[in-house]
Amino acid sequence: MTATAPRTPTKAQLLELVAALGTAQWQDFAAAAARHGLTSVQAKLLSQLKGPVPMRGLATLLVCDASNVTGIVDRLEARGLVRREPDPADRRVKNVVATDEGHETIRRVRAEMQATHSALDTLDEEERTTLYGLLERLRPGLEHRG
Amino acid sequence: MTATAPRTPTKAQLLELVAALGTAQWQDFAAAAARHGLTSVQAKLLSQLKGPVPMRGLATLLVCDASNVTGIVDRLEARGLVRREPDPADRRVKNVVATDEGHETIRRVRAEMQATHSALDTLDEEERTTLYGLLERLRPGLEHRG
DNA sequence: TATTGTTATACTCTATAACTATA
DNA sequence: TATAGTTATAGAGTATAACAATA
Repeated sequence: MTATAPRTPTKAQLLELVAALGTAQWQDFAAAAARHGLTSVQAKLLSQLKGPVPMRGLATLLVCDASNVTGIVDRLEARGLVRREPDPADRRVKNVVATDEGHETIRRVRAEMQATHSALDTLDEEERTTLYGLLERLRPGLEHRG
Repeated sequence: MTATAPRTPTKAQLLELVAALGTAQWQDFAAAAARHGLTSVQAKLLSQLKGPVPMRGLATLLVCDASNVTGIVDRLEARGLVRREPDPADRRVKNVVATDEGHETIRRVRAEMQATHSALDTLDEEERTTLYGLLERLRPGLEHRG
């Protein structure tokens, strides 16, 4: 048995590796956010704002109680990174939108995830394509709310 | 161009996918921990205790200030999941070890990461081997402290 | 009645700074 | 003097419960 024939990992081994990389990736994101004075949750909220999203929708996306979103958006709004807008169709709803500065800030956070970037840079184009395909297969199962 | 020829993803696409799965995996871990009355950080600390680890070492592993570890270990110890032991060689050091109940609890948390398990179950043996190999390549870069 | 967003409360995590006991 | 662990403090995230405005 030479080094060129990788053995099948056990489920436990694969789970541990996935967990370790998930954690490392999350810490990399948190560190990049911190350099911009953002907590990881604030940055995560900002990264969800490709368009207007109701407060309640943000709670669902962040997997937390709706009452928490008030404070998180308050702090982002005080810094001028997001805005609350009334919903034209339902006066109970407030839609949150990122300001230009908000979009620019989260763009920089993503660009500064050094550990994640340098890790992906170790793969060649074919490996990246393979990895992307496999991760896309995992996505539906992993994001399903059980 | 048919469906059988995957195109090369951009770096941004791959980064977004990795970030989304990292987050989903972390939320799955947090949800499993919560079912056992543990916060995600408490569970993460517990998962590091394969052997005795000094308080200071836990701070490094959790990427947080040493002062935080006191409270986290306090709460785990109050529940009987970990113990503090004096270090034979250095009387300043306290080593933290998981109790039998602590080991059993973190084992169950891992087993109950339903979203992660069901995601990995969608891959066949060959795909899992390929994924494992690629993720092992990513590990050094991702866990490097920049 | 049900839903949206908010407030009040209590607990946990977090970094900073200062302390103690060892080395 | 340097290091390990702790304490005190303040800011932020978290769930629960209750509330006003709107549907």
